[in-house]
Amino acid sequence: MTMDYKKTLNLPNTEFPMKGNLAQREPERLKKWNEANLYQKIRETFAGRPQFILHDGPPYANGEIHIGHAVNKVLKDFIVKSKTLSGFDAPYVPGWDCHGLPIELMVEKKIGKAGVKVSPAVFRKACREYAGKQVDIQKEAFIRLGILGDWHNPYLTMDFAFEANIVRSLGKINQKGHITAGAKPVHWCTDCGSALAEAEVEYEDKHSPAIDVRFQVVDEAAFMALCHHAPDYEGRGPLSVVIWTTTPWTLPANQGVALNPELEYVVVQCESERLVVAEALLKDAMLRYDIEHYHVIGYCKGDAWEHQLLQHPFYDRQVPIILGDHVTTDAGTGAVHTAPGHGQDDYVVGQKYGLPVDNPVGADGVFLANTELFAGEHVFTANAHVLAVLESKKKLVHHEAILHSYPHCWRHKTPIIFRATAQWFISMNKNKLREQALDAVKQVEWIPDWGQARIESMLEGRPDWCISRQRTWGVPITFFIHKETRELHPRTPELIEEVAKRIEEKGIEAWFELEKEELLGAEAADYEKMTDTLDVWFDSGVTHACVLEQREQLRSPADLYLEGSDQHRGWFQSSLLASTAMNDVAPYKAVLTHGFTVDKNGEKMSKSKGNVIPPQSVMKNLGADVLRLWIASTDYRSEMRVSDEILERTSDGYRRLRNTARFLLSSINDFNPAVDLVETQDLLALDRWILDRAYALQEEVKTAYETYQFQHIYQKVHHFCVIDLGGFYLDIIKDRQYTAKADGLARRSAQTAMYHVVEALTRWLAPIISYTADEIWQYIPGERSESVFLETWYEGLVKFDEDAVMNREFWQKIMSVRTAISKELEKSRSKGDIGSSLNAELELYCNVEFFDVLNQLSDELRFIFITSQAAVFAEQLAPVEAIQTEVEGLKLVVTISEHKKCVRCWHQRADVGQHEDHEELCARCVENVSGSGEQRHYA
RNA sequence: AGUCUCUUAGCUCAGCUGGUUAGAGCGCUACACUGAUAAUGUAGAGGUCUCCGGUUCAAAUCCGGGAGGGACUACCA
Repeated sequence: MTMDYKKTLNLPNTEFPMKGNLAQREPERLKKWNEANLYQKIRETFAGRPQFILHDGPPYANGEIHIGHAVNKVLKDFIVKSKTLSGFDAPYVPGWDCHGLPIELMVEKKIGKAGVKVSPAVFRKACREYAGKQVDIQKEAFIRLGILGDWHNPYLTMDFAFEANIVRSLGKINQKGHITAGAKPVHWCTDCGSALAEAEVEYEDKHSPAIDVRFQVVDEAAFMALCHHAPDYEGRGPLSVVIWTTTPWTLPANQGVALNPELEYVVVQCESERLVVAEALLKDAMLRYDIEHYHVIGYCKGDAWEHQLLQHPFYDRQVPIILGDHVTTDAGTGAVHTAPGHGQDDYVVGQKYGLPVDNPVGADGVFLANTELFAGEHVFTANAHVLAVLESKKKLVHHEAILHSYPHCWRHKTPIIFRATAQWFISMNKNKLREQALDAVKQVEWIPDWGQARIESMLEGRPDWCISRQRTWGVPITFFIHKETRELHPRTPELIEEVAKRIEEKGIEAWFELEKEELLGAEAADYEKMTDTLDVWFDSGVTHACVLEQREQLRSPADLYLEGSDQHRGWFQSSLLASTAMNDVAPYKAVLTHGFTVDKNGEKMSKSKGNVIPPQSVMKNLGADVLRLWIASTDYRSEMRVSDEILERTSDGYRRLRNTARFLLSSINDFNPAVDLVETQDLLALDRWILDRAYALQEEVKTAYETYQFQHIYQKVHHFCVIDLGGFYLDIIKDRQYTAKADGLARRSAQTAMYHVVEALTRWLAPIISYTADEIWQYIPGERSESVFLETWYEGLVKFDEDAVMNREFWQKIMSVRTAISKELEKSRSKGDIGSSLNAELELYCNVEFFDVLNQLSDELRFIFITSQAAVFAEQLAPVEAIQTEVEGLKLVVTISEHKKCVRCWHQRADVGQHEDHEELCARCVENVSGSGEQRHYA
C-alpha cells in the first residue's frame, strides 16, 4: 500500500554520479576536450571581444613538474577561464625556457662534454632533443591538470623563429645604446684556459700562504683627525692599515682596501709604528705578529675613513678605503685587500666605487708582459716572489701557511683562480636604463603591493647585467668585433638582421657554422666572430618581443604576468629591463606573485626532508580537481601549506560541492526550461529568495575573480551550498518537490529556481574545478553549448525588488527564528520526545515585529520549520510553559503531534484518513494525488 | 649575515579606516533521518588572535622589539 503512494512522489533522480572517481573520469573528459578542439572553439567564440593577455612565464625545460609548477599554472588557468567568463578574449599560450646550463649538464652525463667527447654541433643537437623531450613530459602533466591553452602551438625559446628574434632583440638593445663590453671575474681554470661554470667547480683543501700586509696611510693627519683619540697624542712611526690575504698574487691587481662600515677599528701604537686593525681582531693579530707591547691610541668606526687613500705596498699607486658589508671579523684584520679583477665580492664593491677592473693575468695564468715585477710568472709560483718583494719593501707584517677550502677545476683537479675576462653587459647607467626601468615600475600594478618596493630596491642596487656566457647550448651573441680596437662592426644592425634570417632557417647552428667571410668579405680578417652565448635570462626576458609581439592574437604590454615571488629577481626583472631597453616601457601592466608551497609546519619542501607532495600523486589519488580546489582555497600571496590532512579537508569540501550539484540536478531531472520555466513574477516567495541570494553571491564571486582572491570564492560558494542550500532552501523545498503535483506551479517554481542556481553555480566553479563543472554542465537540462567554457556569467539570477515585502531582511528574520526553533527541537529530540521534526507541532508566541513577519507566511509556516504544524500567536497569550528562545520576542511551545502520520508526505495531520479512497493520506496529499494539486504561495 | 615577507580555533579562510562576550565552513563529538543514503539535517565542544613592550578611555587591528617560517642576496679576501 505504502509503496503505491511512493510511486506518486517525485523523488530525485539523476545519472550524475555521487562519487567523482576523478582519477579515472578526468582523463576521459580531457580526451573529449582535445577531440572537440575546445581551446580553438573558445578562441573562435570569443574572437573580437576585448582582450585579456596573461603572458606565461616559461618554466625551465628540465625534469618532472613539482607542485609549485602546478600552483603557478593552475592560478593562471583560474584567471584565463574567469576572464573568459567575464566576456574577454583571453588566449593562453604556454611556453618553455629551453637553453642553458642545467640542460647541458644533463646532456653531458649522457654523451660527454662539448668540445671534448663530442663536437659542439653534435652536443647542441643532443641538447635540443633533450629539451624537446622534457617539454613533452611537462606539457602532458600541465594538460592533465586541466589547464586550457594552446598546447599544440606553445612557444619554445629554442624555436628557430624565437632564437632569431632573441638575436634581433639583442640588436635592438644594442642600437638603443645599452650594450657595453667590460670585464668581470669568473672562475677560471688556467689549465683549461677557460671559464668554468659554478657546477664545474669543486672545493678541496689547499695550502696557501696567509700574509698580513701594510698599506701605509697617505695623509696621516687627516686620517688621525677622523678617529677618536686623546688630543695631541697622535703616536709615532709610520701609520698603516693591515690587510690579510691568502692570495698574495692578487696584490698586483689591488685597487682598494675594504672596511666594514659598522665595525669598530683601532689605531695601535707598536714599538716603532702604528697599525690599524678591527678592534675585535686586535688580540688575534698581535698574537700572530708576536707583538707583546702595544697600546690602542685611537678608535674609529669603519665608515669614517671612507675614501681615505692608502699607498699600494709595491706599486706607485694610491688606493682608496672603501666600505663593504662583506667584510667580517671571522679571520684576518677586518681590512680586506680588494682586487676587482680577482674576486666576486671585490668586483661588486669595486663597481660601486668605480674602481678599475684590473686584470694583469693571461688565460694561461701567467702575468702579462706589461706587469711590473712579475711579468711572465705563473700566479701560483709568483706567490713567493710577491712575498719577497713585500719583505724587501718592509711591507710584510706576518706570513704563515694555512690549509683552507679552495675551488678546484673538476677536470684537472687543480686550483682555479678568479680572473676578469671580457664580457658583454647591458649597462644600467650608460643610457639611463636604471632610471627608465624605475620609472616603468611605477606604471605597473604590483599585487601584492610590496612587490613594487621589492623590485625597486633590486633595481636600485643591481650591477650591470652580464649577458654573456662561455657556454655551448645557448643563443650566440652574434657580434663581430674588431681585433685591434675591440669595437663592434659599424654595420652591426644590418649584420644582425642577416644572421637572424639565417637562424630563422636553421636555428642557432647557423651562427656557429657561419664563416665570417660570408658576411664580412674582405674585412673578415680584421674581425673576430664572438662565440659567447647569451645568459638564458635574456631568452626569457625578451618573450614580450618574441611571443607577444609576434603572435597575431597577442600583444605587448601584456595585462598580467603571474609567477612565484622569486621572479622579482628573475623573470619580472629580466623582462622589465629588456623591454625597457627596447621600448622604454614595461612589458606588463600588472604583476601578480604567489608564494611557495610549504609543508604542514610551514617548512619548505625538499626531497631530503621527505615532505614533498608530487602533483602527479595527488591527481592519481584525489584527482586534478581536488588539487585545483586546494589551490583555490589557499591564500597564495604568502606560503601555501599542503599536507595529506589539508588535501583530505579539500577533498571533503569537493564532495560537498559535488553533492550539492548532484542534488540540484536530480531535482530538475524532469524539468525542461523551454516549457516548464516559471516567470519570475510567478515564482513562490522562497524561490525568489534563493535567486536573490544567488544573485548577490554571483556579484561577490565576480569581484573575487576580478581581484584574484580565489580563496573567497571557495569559502563563499561552499558556504552557500552548505548553509543557504543544504541547511535551508533545499531542506524546505524537498516537501514541495516530492509531494506536490509534478507539473504544478508549486513544484515548477522550485525547479525553476534550482535550474537557475545550477546554471550559475556551474559557471562559478568552472575556472576552479573545471572537470567537474564541465561534467555538471552536461547534465543540466535544456539546450546548451558544448562546454561551460564557451559561456559567460549566467544572467538568469534575479535581484529582489528593494521595496518587496518579502525582501532580504524579511528572510533574514525567518532564518534567525528557524535557527532558534532548531535548538529547541533538538532539546526535545535529545529527551526522546521526537525524532523527525515532523513529529512536532509548534506554537510561536511573538512580539509585534515577529508576529507580522511570521504571519505573512500564514499556514505555510510549518514548511519552513519542517514541522507538522506551526501556529503564530501574540506574545501576551504565551502560557507559562512557553520557552523563551534565543531570539528576543519569541517564545515557543513544542508539542508532540498526536495526529496520524500521512504515509505519503509524513506530516502528522488531523486530516489524515478523511478521504475514503485514501485512508492513509492527508488532505493535501489527496489533492496532489487525485485532485488538481495544492496551491502554494510562499514555501 | 642583510633585504623583503608571513604568523587569527585540529584544517582552510573572514575580520574595512582600532569600539559591545573574536566570526565562517570543514573536521571532531552527540543526536536525528533513512524519500540527496559510502549522502543529508540539527546541536555541541574547540581560540591567552606567535610572544613582549608601548600609544589609547579602548588593539587581532596602530608603533617598537623578539621568536619561528618563507623568498631573495651574500657566502669569504
